[in-house]
Amino acid sequence: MMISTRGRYAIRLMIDLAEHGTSDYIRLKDISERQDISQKYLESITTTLSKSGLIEGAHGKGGGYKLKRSPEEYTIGEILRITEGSLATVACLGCDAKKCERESVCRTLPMWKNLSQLVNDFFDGITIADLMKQDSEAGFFGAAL
Amino acid sequence: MMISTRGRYAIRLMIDLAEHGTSDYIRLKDISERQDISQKYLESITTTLSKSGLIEGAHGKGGGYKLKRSPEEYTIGEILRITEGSLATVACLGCDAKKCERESVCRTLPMWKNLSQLVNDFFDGITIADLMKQDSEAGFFGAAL
DNA sequence: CTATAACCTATAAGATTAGTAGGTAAAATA
DNA sequence: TATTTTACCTACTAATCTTATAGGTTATAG
Repeated sequence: MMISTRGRYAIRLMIDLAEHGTSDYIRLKDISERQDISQKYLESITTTLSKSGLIEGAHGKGGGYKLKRSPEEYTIGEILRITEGSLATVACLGCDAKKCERESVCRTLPMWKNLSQLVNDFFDGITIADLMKQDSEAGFFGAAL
Repeated sequence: MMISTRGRYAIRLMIDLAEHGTSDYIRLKDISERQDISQKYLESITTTLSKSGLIEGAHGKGGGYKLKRSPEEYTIGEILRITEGSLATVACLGCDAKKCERESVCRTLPMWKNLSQLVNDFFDGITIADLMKQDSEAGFFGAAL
C-alpha cells in the first residue's frame, strides 16, 4: 500500500522544475544535487514523463528539462498514474487485471472500488502549484476531502 | 499502491468465519475450499490473526477457528494494519521508517500524511459486519466519506 | 490410541523495486 | 569542424517483497 520512490521522485522533480525553470531548461545534474537523488535514476523517470508529454527536454549546453504547462495545470494524480503505472488499490482493479470469476459475489470489491475512487480524487485535487505554496499554508491542501 | 493478497485474504477469511461460525469452530479446510485459497497460505494468515488476538484456534477434531468478538467489532483497518504490517502510503511514514533529514523542508510530506489519514479513516469506518450485509445494500458503505 | 486439526520452522520461485553501467545522438560553442 | 555538454537509449543487477509450499510437532476429541 505504498507509493514507490519512482512516483515520489517524479513529483519532487516536477516541483523542482516548477520552482527553478520559469522559462529556461534545467539540467538533471542540478535537480539531482538539490533533491539528492541519483542522476541516473532521475533519467529513467524523465524518460517516462517526457514520453507522456508532461515535460520536454533539450540536448546540449543550455539544455535540460522544463515543464510544458504551468504548475497549476498538473495534478498529482496525472503524474502518479503515469509513473506508478496505475493508482489501483488492489490487483483486480489494476491495468493488467484478468477477469475475476468471483466478481459478482465478491463481498469486498465495492470497498476497493470506493477506496480507489477516494485515492484518485484525492490526488486529482492537488496540483504542483499547490505543493509549491506549501510553505505558507502548510499541509492544508487535500484536507478538504 | 496496492493491498496485497495477504491482507485481502485475511478479510475474506474473517468474513467467512463471521458467516459460518456463529459459535462453532470452522476448519481451515472448509474456508480454503469455499474461498479457493490454499490452506497452507491461510495457515500463515491465521497465525498472525491468532497471535494478535483477533481469532482463536482449537486443536483436534471439532477444532478450527472462530472470531473472538462479534463482526461489527472488527474494523477493516485493524485487520489490514495487522496483516499488511501498516497502512502507511509512503515509506517515510511506515513502521520501520528511519528519520528523514528532509522532513522539515519536504514539500510533499503533508500530502502523504493527509492521504494516510484518509486511508486509515476509510478502513476504520468499515466493519466485517458491513461487508456481510453487502448483498442488500451493495457498495454503499464507505461512500459517505 | 488414533484421527484430526491447529501450530511451527524453514525454504523458495517469481515479481517488483530501486537503482547502475555504458553507450549514442543532438545541440551549443570555441 | 572539433569539443563539450546534455539528453536519450538499452541492458543489466542487487535487494527486497510477495506468494506461497514442504514437512514436521503439538494438542484435543472420541
